[in-house]
Amino acid sequence: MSQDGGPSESSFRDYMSTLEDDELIELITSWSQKRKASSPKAADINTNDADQPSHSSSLSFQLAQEDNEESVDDLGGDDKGPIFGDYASYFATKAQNQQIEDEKFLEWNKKRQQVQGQDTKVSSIFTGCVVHVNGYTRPSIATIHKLIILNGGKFIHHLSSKGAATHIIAERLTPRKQAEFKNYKVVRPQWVLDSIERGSLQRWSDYSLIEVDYGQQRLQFRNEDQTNPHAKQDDEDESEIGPSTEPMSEIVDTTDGTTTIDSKHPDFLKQFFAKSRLHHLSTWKADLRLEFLNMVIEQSKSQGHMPTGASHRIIVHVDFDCFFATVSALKRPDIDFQNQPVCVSHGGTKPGSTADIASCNYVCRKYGVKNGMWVRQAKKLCPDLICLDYDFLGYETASKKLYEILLGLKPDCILPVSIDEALLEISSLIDDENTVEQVQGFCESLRREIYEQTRCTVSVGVSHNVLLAKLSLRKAKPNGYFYLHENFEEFLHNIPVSSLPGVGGAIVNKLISQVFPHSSSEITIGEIQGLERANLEKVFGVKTGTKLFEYAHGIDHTSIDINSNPEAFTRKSISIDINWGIRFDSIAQIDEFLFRVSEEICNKLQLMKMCTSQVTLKILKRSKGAPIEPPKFLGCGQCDSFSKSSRLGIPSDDYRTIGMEARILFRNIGCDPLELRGVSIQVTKLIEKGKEVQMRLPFARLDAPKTARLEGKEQHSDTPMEDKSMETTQLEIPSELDSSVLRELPSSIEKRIDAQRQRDKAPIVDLPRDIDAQVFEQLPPSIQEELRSELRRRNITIGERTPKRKRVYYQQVFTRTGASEVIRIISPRKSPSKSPLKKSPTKKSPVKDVKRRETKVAKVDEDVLNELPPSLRKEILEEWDEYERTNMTEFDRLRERGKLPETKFHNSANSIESLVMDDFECKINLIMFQKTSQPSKIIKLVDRWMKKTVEKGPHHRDLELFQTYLSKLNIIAIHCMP
DNA sequence: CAAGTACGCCAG
DNA sequence: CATCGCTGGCGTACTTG
Ligand SMILES: Nc1ccn([C@H]2C[C@H](O)[C@@H](COP(=O)(O)OP(=O)(O)OP(=O)(O)O)O2)c(=O)n1
Repeated sequence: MSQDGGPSESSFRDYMSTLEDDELIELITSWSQKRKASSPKAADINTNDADQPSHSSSLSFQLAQEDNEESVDDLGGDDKGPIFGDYASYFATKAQNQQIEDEKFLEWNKKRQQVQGQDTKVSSIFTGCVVHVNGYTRPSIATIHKLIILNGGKFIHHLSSKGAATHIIAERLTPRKQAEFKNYKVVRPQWVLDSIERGSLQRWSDYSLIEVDYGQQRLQFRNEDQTNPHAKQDDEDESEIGPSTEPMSEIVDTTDGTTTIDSKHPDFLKQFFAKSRLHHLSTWKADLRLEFLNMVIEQSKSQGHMPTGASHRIIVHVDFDCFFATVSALKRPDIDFQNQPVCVSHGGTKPGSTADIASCNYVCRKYGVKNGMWVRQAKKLCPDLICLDYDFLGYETASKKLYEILLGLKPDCILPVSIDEALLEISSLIDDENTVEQVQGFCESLRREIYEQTRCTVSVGVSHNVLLAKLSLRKAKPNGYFYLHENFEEFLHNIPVSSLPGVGGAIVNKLISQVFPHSSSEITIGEIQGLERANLEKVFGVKTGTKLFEYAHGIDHTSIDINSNPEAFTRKSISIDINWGIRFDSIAQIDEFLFRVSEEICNKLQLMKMCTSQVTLKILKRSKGAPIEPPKFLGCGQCDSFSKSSRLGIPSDDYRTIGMEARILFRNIGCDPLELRGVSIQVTKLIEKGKEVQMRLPFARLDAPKTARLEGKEQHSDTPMEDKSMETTQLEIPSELDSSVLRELPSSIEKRIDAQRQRDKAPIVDLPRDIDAQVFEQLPPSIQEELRSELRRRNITIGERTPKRKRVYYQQVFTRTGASEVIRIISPRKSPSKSPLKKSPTKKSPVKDVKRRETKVAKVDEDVLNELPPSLRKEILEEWDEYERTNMTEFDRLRERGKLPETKFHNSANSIESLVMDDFECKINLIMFQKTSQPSKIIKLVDRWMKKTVEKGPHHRDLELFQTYLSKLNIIAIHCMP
C-alpha cells in the first residue's frame, strides 16, 4: 500500500493473478463501493470485508480510513461532539438485532449528552409500547424510531407474525393494509409528537387513522394574479382569450367545504378517477389488452401458433352504437331513445353546463351534437337535449357480454379496441364460395345475439383490412352492417379525410392551409388520391405522409393478431394525467400531490412486476392571458404544456424514488404553484422486476474510484471543489448475490442485449457491460491496461464493446426498512435546461411576442439567479445572450486543471433518502454540490465560477447542476426544516 | 449520423 | 352548485457528441 492510498502496481499485478474470475470482477466493481465505506453510514458494507481476501480488504480499509478522517475533520469545525458522529450514522446502520442496536444507541446518546453537558435523564413516555411504522410518514421512520426509543419505547422494523407491535404508525393505508392492520392500534405520527410534547402518552384513539375526517379541507383564498387579474371568462371553447376588466371574484369558502374537492385534498385522485369517463376508458382498454394478451399467450403455449396465412383477410369491426348513451338509457324507460335527443354527462340537464358530453345518441347528431362537446353548446344546437347520468358498471356489464359473444364465435383473432369496440379476423370462418352471403349472415347473427344479450345495438363493418373495416363501420352506423368487398376507389372517394384513422384536426388544418388553400368545403379522400406521395411526405413527414397516401388508396397492412407479435401489444409505458381540479397554493402541496401520483404509478408498476428507468413530468401551466378560473369549474383552461424527463440508473418501483424525481423535475421546469393546471407523470423504459436486480448491482456499486488518489495525483486541499467523498451509499443487495450475478455477466449479457434489441430498437437501458466500462474509465490508465490484459487473458470481455454513448446514472435505493440510501447520477449530457428555454417562445401560447431573451431570463432568474447576489445576477443576465453553447462547462475546465475530482459524475451523489426524511440536521449535509455539502466550499466554488464566466455567462450545464442542487435544498427546506 | 429529448397528435 | 379535460403509442423537430 503506497502512501497515497493507491495500490502499488507490481504488488497489484501479483495479487490480481491470484484471483478467480469472479473475484477479480468483484474486486473491480467493489473498489467504488469500498470508497463509499468511507461514510460512517455504510457500516454494513464494512462488515462484508470479512469475506474479502485480505489484500483487497486492506486496500479498501486504507481508503476508508482516509476518508473517515476527512469527514471527522470536516465535522470538527464547529460541531460540539464530532467523535460521536451523528444520528444519521447510527440509524443508517442496518441492524441485525434491532434491540441491541437500540440499546447501544441509548448508551451512545447518553454519553453524547454527557459530553455536551446535557441532561441524561431517560424519558419513559412510550414504555411498554412496541411501535412499527408503515409506509411513508412525516416525520420519517428514522425520526420516529429515534423518538420512540429515546422515550422508553421499543421499535420494530418488521411486523412479526406474532403481532409484536402495540402501535402502528402510518399516514395512509392501502385497503389491503387496512384489513391487515384492523386489529392494531393504527395511529398517525402526530401521536408520537404530541405524546412527547405533552410528556405523556396520548390516547391512541384520538389519533386513529381509521376515522380520519378530511372535512377540514376547504378552498383556500388565492392571491390574485399579479400580471393577469382576469375574471372568469365565458368563451365557449377557450379558443380566444379576451382581456377582462372585472377582477377575479374570490372563491368564497363554504365553511364546511366538503363538497369542493380539488387537488389539495388527499382523496382527490380517487374521487376524480371514480368519475372520470376518460380515465375509465383508458383503464378499461389497458385491462382488456392485457387480458387478451395473456389469453393468447396461454393458448399459444398449449397449441402453438397458427399463423393466419390467408392472403385475403376478412376483418370485422364491431362497435356499440353511441355506447354510453345507449347503456345509460336502459335505466330510463321513460325515455324514447329512438326519438328523443339524449346524451350522457355529469351534472344533469342544465342549459349553461360546461360538462362534457361523453356520448350522444343519433337523434342529437342530426342537430350537430358530437361526443366531447360541452352540454351548453349542445343545448344551443338542440334545446330539448336530455342528459343522462353515467353508469360505469352498466358499461362494464355490456362490454363483458360483448366480448363473451365475440370469443364464442372463435374468430382467428380478436383485438380489443376499447370497452365497446373490437376488431376480429374471421378469414378462416368464411369459405371461398358465397363469401358475401356468409359474411352477411355472420353480421346478422352477431348483431342479433348481442342485442338479445345486452339490449344494445352494435354496428359491424367488414372488409379485407383494418382501415376499410373501420370505414365500413362508419357507413354501417347506426344499427347496421356493411361489407366492403368491391368498388373500393368509389367507396373512398367522397369520404371526408377526417374519417381516416389518424387524421384529426391538426392534419386537416395543415391540409387546408398547405395543400388545398382554395378549397372551401370539406376535404375528401378523393382529393388526397390526386396528390403525389412525395408531396404528402414533404408536408407531413415521411411516415405520416406515406400513411396518408396509402390510406387514401385503401392500403393498410396493420395486423390485429396479438399472437403474431405479442411484444407489439404489451404496454411500454405507464402514465397518470390529471388536468382537472389542479389548484395549488404552494409547492409543498404540489410535492405532496406528486408523491400521491407516484404512489399510484408505482402501484401499477408493482402489479405488472415492472420497474421503470425513466420518469417524465409534464405540467400544464395557465397560458398568459387566460383567465385564472376558466369557464369549466376546476378545469385547466387554456394552458401551455412543459415536460421534462429524467433517467434512473437503477430501475425502480418505489414511489419515493419516482416521487422525488418528479419533485426535482417540477423545480427544473419551474412553474408558479398558482399557475399550475395540469400534472402528469409518465414512466417509460420499463424493465421486468428481478431483471432489474441483476442490473442494479453493478450500477449501485459503480462509483468513481478515487482516481487522483490511486494515481497519486497532487491534492489541492484548499480548493473548494475537492472531492471529499462525503456521499454515502448503502447497498440493498445481499452480498451473497454478488458473485453469482457477476459471474453471469460475460456470457449472458450478449443474450440479454439481443433480446432487448429485438423487442425495442433502442436499448432499453444501459447494460452492465457498459457499467464495467465506466468503472474502467475511472481507474488510472496504468491499472486499466493492467486489468485489460489480465481480463483478456481470462477471456473476459467486459467493457470491450461499448455503445457509442454511454450514460451512467446513480440513484438512491430504498430498502424495505426505508433506511438505506442510493446515489443518483445524471450523465452530463442529459436534458439540458436550455431546451425549454429555447422552446418556450414557440409554445402554443397565444402571446407570441415574448422575446427569446426574456424567456430565458425568466427561467434562469426564477430557478437559479434569485439565489445569487443581485450584482452577479445582473451581470449574468446581461451576458447571457453572448454565451456560446459550444464552450466547455466551467466545471469541466476546473476539473481539467485538477481542481475538481476527476469524475464524470459531477452531478452526483445526493442522497434521495435525505430528501424525504426530515432529520434535518443530519440530512442537509448529504445534499451535495460538486461533491461537497459545505457552504463555505460551495460559496468559494460559486465565487470562482462567477468570476470565470462573468464575460461569457455560465454554461447551461453548470447552471443546471446548480439548479438541481438548489432544488434539492429547496425540497429539504420545505419538508424537513425544523 | 445515431440516439436522445421535448412535444404534438390521435383515438375512444 | 359546478365538474371529474385520460392515457398509451406513434411521429416529428431539433440537439448532441
Ligand atoms: N370524446 C369522447 C369519445 C368517446 N367517449 C366514450 C363514450 C362513448 O360512448 C364511448 C365509445 O366511443 P365511440 O367513439 O365509439 O362513440 P359512441 O359509441 O358514443 O358513438 P358511435 O355510435 O359513433 O360509436 O367512448 C367519451 O367519453 N368521450
